[in-house]
Parts: sequence; C-alpha cells; structure tokens
Amino acid sequence: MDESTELLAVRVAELYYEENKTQDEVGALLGITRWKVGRLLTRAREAGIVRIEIVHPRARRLDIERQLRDRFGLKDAVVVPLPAEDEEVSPRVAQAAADYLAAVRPIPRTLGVSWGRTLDEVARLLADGWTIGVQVVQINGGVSLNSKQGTAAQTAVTIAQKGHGQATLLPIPAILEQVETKRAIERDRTVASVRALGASASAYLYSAGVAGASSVHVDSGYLTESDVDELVAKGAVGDVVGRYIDSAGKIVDSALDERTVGIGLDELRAAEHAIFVVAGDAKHDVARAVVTSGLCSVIVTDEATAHALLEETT
Amino acid sequence: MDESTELLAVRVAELYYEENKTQDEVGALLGITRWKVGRLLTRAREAGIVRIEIVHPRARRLDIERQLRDRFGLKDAVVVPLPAEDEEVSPRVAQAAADYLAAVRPIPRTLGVSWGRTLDEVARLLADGWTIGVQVVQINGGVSLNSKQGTAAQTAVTIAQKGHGQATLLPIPAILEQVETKRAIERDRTVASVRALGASASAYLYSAGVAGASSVHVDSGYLTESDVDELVAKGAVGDVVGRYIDSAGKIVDSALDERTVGIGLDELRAAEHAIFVVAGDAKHDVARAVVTSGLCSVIVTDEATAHALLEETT
DNA sequence: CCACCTGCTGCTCATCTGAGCAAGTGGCCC
DNA sequence: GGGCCACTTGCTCAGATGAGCAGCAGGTGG
Repeated sequence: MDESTELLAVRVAELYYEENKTQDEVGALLGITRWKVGRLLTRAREAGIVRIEIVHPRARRLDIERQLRDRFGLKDAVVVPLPAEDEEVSPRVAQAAADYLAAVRPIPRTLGVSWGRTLDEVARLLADGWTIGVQVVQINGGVSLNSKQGTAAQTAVTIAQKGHGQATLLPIPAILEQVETKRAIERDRTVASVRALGASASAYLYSAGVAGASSVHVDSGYLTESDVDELVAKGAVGDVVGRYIDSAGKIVDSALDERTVGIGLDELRAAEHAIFVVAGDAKHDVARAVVTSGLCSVIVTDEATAHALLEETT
Repeated sequence: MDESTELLAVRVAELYYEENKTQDEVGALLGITRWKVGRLLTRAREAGIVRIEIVHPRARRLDIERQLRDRFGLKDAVVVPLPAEDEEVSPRVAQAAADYLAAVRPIPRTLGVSWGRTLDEVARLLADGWTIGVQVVQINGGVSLNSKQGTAAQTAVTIAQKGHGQATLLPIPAILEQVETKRAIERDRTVASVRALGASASAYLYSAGVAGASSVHVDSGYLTESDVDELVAKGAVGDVVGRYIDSAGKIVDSALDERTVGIGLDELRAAEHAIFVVAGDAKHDVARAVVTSGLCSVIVTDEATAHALLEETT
C-alpha cells in the first residue's frame, strides 16, 4: 500500500469508525465510491491501521485456542489474554477455568479434582450454584505432613458446596515412604472405594507443579530438596497429580511413582474431560510435557504459555 | 449491565470481531437471536469492552476537532492523537499542518508565514509539489542579531520551493530599539511593498512562542531576560508573530509593540485563513489566548493541548 | 506492435445489519 | 391482586455492506 492510499485509508477509517458515518457518506465526503471505501476499510484492518481489541478480564483468545486444539489434538482450549502490566494472570486463568467447568456439557455428575494453589483459586472463583448436585472426588493424596493442613480438602469441599453437591476426600499422604504401606492403604476398603469413585469420574480438573526447590512436595515434607534435585537430574520437568514426569510426559522415577497415591496418568489420558489448568511463565515446560503427551483433553491457560507451546519448531 | 450480560457481550464481541462471524452465526452459536447479538455489540462498544482505535502517525481526532470548532467558532481544527510514550508530538503536528496547508481550498496564491522551530518543521515535512506556484511572504521580522542567521528565511524559501513558487523575505530585525527607526524602515519602499504583499495574503501560517527565559527573542538578542520577565509580570503568556499578548489576547506592552515589525494582530483576526500551529505542553496558555481571542481561524495542534483548551470551565 | 497478465474500478445482487415498533416480562406501589 | 412503568424481546423493513464479476489501464515480454 503506497503512502497516499494509506493516508486515504486513515481518513476513511476515521470517518467510518470514529464518526459513525456510512461507507456511502464517507465516499461522498472524500470523493470516492463506496466500494473503494469498503475496500480501504478492509485493507486498513488488515494492515493494522484499525485495531479492534476486546478489553475485558474475562476475554479469551479464540484464534490461539484454535491453534492449540489443532496442533495438539485437544478437545478444547481456553486462552486468556495477557492482562495489563500491573495485573496477575493466574486469577484470570483460574476464573476462565471456573467458567469452563460450569459450562461443561453434559454436566459432569462426578468430578475428580487434584489440589494446589491454582485449583484453590479456581474453587474460590467458581460461581455459587455452578451446577446442581455434583460428586467431587479427590484424585490424589493431600497435603498434610506439616502446615497448610486441609487446604487440599478445602478445594474439593468448596467446589462441591458451590455445586450443591458433596465432596469425597482422600485424606492420606500424597507419597508414602514404603511401597508396602502404599499397597496396604490402597487395599483398605474405604480408600479403595474413593479410588474407584475417582476412576469413574466423568471429568477431571487438575493443574501441574514445577520440579524445583519450591515444589509443594518439598514444602509439605513428602520430598526433600535433594530428592527433587535428583528427579530434575533424571529429566523431571514437573508433577501432575503428584507424579513427576519428564518432557515427554513419562514417569521419571518408577520407584517413587509406586509410592505415590492416587489416579494414574493413563487414567487421565483415557478420560473424557481432562481439564488442565496452568498459568505462569515457570510452568511452560510442564505444560508442554502435559500437552504433547496427551495427558489432557482440555487446557486452560494464559496467552504467554499458549505462545510458548505453539512456538516450538515442529 | 449485569455480570452475565457483560460476559455474554464479551463472547459475542469475540466471535463477531475476532472470528469474523456474522451476527446471525454468533446468535446460533450462543443460542440467542441475531437482534440480541446486535444490541449486545452496541452495548459492548459503548461500554468500552470493544475498543476500536486507529493507529497511524497521520491519524486525527475528529471528535475533538469538532468540539474545538464549536467551542471557539473556528473555521477548522486539526488534532493529532497522542503518540506512543517514546515519540514526539511536534513532528506529528507539523506533518498535520503541512497536510492541511496542502489541502486548503481555494489554493492560496499568496501565503503569509511567520518563523520559528515549529514552522521550520512544517516546511521540512511539506510534500514536494504541494501546490503549483505560490507567493510566500514573511509577515514579521526575522532572527538575525546573532546566530541562526537565515533560519527564518529558510522556512519561507523551503515552503515556496516545494510549492513551485517564490519567497519574498522581510530581512529586517523583529524588534527595533527605537520607534523612529521602525517607522523609518516601514516607510522604505521595498519594505512597504513586502508589508503590503503580506497584508494581501489569502492565508497565514504561524505559530506562537512562550513568554519565558527560553523565548526566541531572548535567544536572538532582541530582548533580554529581564525584558521578558517584565512582560510576564505584566501578564504576557507568549508571542504571536513577534507580538506579546496576555491571556485575553491583548497586546501587553504597547510601547514594545510599536517597535515590533510586521503584520498586526488585527490583520490576522480579519484574515480568511489564519492557520495557527501549536504543539507541546508548554504552549497551552498561549494557545488558549490565541484561540479565545479569535486570532486564528484554524488551529493545528496535539490532543493534549486540545484537551487543555476544552477543559476550561466555561 | 500486440497478446497477455495484473491490479484496480465500478457495478449487480444477495446478504447482513440497524432503526423503529408492538408485544411481552418483571418489578413495584398501592 | 391490579395497574403502572421501565425494560427487554422478536419482528418488519429499509438501508448498508461484502462477494463476485466484467471492463479497463498500465506494464511486460515476445
């Protein structure tokens, strides 16, 4: 587009978009036909002279969502735009996840949930009465060795309450010290029934943790910093429902995995709705592992993470 | 607008503006009628959820221009939007002035010009061949006591050259020390004919200076800093074609004014096209004085200045 | 010099869209 | 409960708009 055309396009755009004139009027005013006006407007939009943007905390990036679905064969994707500089993305992603959950059809009767800061936020932002009667089941062991007792339970309970349903908890450690203990616990009738309920869920909602010193597992005392360092050395990028995976989505340490209580990754892969919520720059690697290895059918994330996932040279 | 409607409006806007669907399609997708879609879009635009902006260095703010015209009874106004943080406004305003000048109809055969940094920039940005054959006349005395010799002349010459015409200069001091000298000079046949030519111009192009230590008159040695301080004490806000005015557009010091060579303010007020170019936060006060006292028929300025002019409680 | 291609222009026509209107809905006061 | 008012909803219809097409100008290579 040469300079005079561009200038004309600017004038046309101003009269059309800012002065709310019809294309015909604009044409008359500038001495050109209305078809030319229409074409200039199209060009102006394409050239980015006219920028139309949707400014809203609940807005989404449908174009990127489509790319994610296509590239990774997802059933669905939700991408939240980057907020203004001084705002956090995580509440927006959590809100989007809450919105998505409330809109899942058919309405899930049984919902398997993991726990963590992200899911906590989702629970908090979920609309009261988001559904009528839901069975919420914890799908992996909770935080309980030291502080923060009960936050894992709180997440599930909040989601259940707001959905006018009830929560079934799995109040046992996330990781046990001995395989035998883990097996023994799983044989327990109560625990087994919770596990069975979890396995039968029609939808799962979970997030991921980053493998590093700040991991929740270190915080809660299930693993030491050196345990995590070792996992990282073996290629771990993060954990999903308590299980550490490498960039290919494979279990990093099968012995550790044997001692981890809760749903297995294959169950997640087979699930109809496996809703994966992930936000923040630190989690790009785990997110990539989850998405490329088919661990989720739906991803809810922010624009930066989505870009990171798509930017890979495939 | 309640929250759920707002959320719906956001979804509608996304599908309509970002996915380029028709209102009918959007309606079908969200299970609402196309009329509702249309109304939601209107509301979304009004509420600022959908923001349409024109991003271009040559863009203008037509809404503000109209307000300026209406408020101050101007024949026309050109307002340039605020550029991105790291860019200057003055080149944009100068460009706009150049564009405006080239578009004045009927084409001015004789153009009276003042001088200064702003007008220099306008001359530089003027398109080559902006008109065919124009008589450019300097309307006030030039800078010449010390450095910068010839910049005033340069402005007029450039404008003339680019318009395939010729410049008539007024190569005498802007302010003389004695009224007698000034009168003597004006009686000179050559000078008188230039003044006459200037008075017959069909259009004038000029800017304004701020009354202060950094004034061009101090720089060029016509006035001392204390002279200017005194003018300020008497209420001067700035100068137009070398003449210092107060906030009401009145001459501040008639003795000084008597010693100033060039077009009179009343001639400007009576002119058909008196194009006033002004940019920058420092010039808000002079701009207000010029505009409220009818010194110009057209103003070319930036959005910040325009806002400052309109914000007054009248 | 001419056939050919490319990009622009103005047009027709089908579709899309907004203004305005009548009917419906829900809150609110008596 | 009845009636009033503000607001929303679905509709008609005219006007606005985009897709597609033929004609034309200007450049290009044989």
